[in-house]
Amino acid sequence: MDPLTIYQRLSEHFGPRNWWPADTAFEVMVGAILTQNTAWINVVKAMDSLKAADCLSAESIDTLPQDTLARLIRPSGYYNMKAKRLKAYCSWYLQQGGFDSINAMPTDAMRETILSVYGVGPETADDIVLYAFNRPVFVIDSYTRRIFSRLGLVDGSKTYEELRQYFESRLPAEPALLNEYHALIVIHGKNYCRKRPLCDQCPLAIDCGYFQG
DNA sequence: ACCCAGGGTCATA
DNA sequence: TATGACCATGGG
Repeated sequence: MDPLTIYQRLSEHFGPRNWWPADTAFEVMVGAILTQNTAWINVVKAMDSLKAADCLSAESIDTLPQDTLARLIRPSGYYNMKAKRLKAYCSWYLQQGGFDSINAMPTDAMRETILSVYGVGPETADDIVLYAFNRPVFVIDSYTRRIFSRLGLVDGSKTYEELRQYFESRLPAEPALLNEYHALIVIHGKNYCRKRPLCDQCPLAIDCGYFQG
């Protein structure tokens, strides 16, 4: 079974996912950092808090004291660390000249530059490259490792880059498809890999091994 | 009460 | 290169 077939199976089962859940490209970037190892419901609370304080902009976050920012994003967890990361990202973002300047870069250069920002690792960088800049990169997350290693298609212990190459070399470089694919992997993980050792209704008909790690 | 979520950095060997 | 400690709230 190849990655494209699995994509089609998930797509038929779940339908369009309309990712990323955000109103603007900048909100995608903030959300990508806030959701690191964190349930999305808590990220929504932190984002609402930022909006209510009228602080959901690169200029505000860059200007705000770290402690003040930390209090605003408290519900998302790791708030001291994430306040530092958000400020590092927004400082970099403004220094680059904002969305249009970054968007003028080729995808590979864009990815490397974003990856060099403090607090942005490979998954967060690819979330931003794909969902904020609509470039064709495949996002690897823990669900991806678990599902595809359980299917026997990859060694889940391989590096992020090795896994990314595996998928990108087997899928069309279409942002719309890669956008949908990652969203489908996440909804599949949420719906079928939690709470049940055996995923009875799983559209992939596999035991994702959730309780085995 | 326990587990973990749409990860990443840093120190250590 | 590869583990391990650490970060921290909130839902199931």
